[in-house]
Amino acid sequence: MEAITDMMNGNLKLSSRDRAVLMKTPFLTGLSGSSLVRMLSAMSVASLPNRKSIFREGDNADAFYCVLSGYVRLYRLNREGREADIRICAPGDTFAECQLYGGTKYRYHAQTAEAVTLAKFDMQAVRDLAEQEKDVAKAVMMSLSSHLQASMDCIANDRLHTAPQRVANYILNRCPVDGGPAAIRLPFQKSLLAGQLGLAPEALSRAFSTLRKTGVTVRGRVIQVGDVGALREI
Amino acid sequence: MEAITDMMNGNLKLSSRDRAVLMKTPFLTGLSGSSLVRMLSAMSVASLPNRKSIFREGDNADAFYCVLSGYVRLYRLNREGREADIRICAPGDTFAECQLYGGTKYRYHAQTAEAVTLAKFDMQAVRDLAEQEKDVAKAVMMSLSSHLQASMDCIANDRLHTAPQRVANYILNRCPVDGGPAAIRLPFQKSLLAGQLGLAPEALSRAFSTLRKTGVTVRGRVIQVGDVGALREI
DNA sequence: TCTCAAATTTGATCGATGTCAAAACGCGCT
DNA sequence: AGCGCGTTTTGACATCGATCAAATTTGAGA
Repeated sequence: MEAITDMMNGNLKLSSRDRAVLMKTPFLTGLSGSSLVRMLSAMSVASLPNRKSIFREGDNADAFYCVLSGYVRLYRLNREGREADIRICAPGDTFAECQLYGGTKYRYHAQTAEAVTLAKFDMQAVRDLAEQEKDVAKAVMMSLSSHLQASMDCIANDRLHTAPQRVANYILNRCPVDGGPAAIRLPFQKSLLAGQLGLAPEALSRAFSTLRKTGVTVRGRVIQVGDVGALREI
Repeated sequence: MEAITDMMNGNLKLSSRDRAVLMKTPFLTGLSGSSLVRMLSAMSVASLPNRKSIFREGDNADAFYCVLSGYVRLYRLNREGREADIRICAPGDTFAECQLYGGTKYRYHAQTAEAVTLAKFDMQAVRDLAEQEKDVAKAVMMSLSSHLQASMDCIANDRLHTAPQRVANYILNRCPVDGGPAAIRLPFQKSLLAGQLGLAPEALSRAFSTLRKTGVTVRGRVIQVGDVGALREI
């Protein structure tokens, strides 16, 4: 374990907070010591400012990533240049691991949505490692499974629910589960939340004001819920 | 290999066409002989009529499936009982493998959308097998990757494109790739296609008639495209 | 070929959300 | 505490797609 800490310190730029996030990411928590060492040696760390491209659709997929701090937006463009978010990645999330076994080009754009610290994993190295080490293969399978389930949830959510319902779901998913009052703080800008929910920022704003009749109060990034139970009925 | 054929014949009800589909599914093509034998012994075959439930959201996820013939619909319900399709599974497709490493309950309903033949794989047996055999783990990773990519495509498609554009995409994805005229035959009912594209049947019908100005003619299940290149411009 | 139920199309209407513009607000900075 | 910019909200409007109902077509089976 000393070796691991040393190695990570060798990778400069890694704050203790970032290190904690890295070690808690589902991708690494299940690994044995030797797999972990080899994963870390296939990894480098980078810090990027806001609004910086990480990769573009069509680029060669030679790395996948774990967000250590900040948020990353995965999105695609239509012909007229309008953007649609596919996923918002939070600290601890990995993205683009689907390219390990899914084609050689990225299929979407990735861009920072804040100042971001990233762990970057060499795709070929991890691919080789997954062939050798069962725990690495298992980490890949678990990660892919949960992303697939989240994506299917997203499709169903988009197709079944209106804007206020999606917002209510979002709030409920990060509320203590009882039925009483609660408050949460958004982890990022509302425009980013709008994209995550597949809405224009104006539509998110209107959804919040619709939810006022259900006892939801919004001030800046703070959302107060009068009655969590009532919100479930929306 | 004789052993494999014998085993499959032992599983009654497996037509030679179904057997060919089964052996060509990405999940099985990459397997070594011994892994293949063990996969097949974790498998059984079932035939179901149209509109039959395969499993329901919330059921214990103790099997995943490969479609051998017919089509299967994965969908979820909202509170009022409206259905939204998440995925349409064609012959050769596997579904619910994301439950191998993703929770113990199914997250959506699965229903036949035609008379269907299914290969049913015992979840725990395959889970154990994936832990032991690298080629099985790899098959799982490849399958999950491609489903994840398809789901992300679906999200982007829903959020970026109008109904006629989605239909044009669908047609283009199964046209010979040159720029001239082409014809395809839909493999299933239009109402199923509508669900796959996230549309009401009426909206699909109107999308087809919008595409008439772009040289698309629809008669029953046959779709004629005057100019594949022109369709790309939609 | 004929029949009939099921699937699809068409028409009319409505509600939800995107778009553009302008006003209001929140937040970091000094 | 006040300033100023970027974000969010509000308003007006246009568009898309859902819904309901009715007409039409399709295709499987007699």
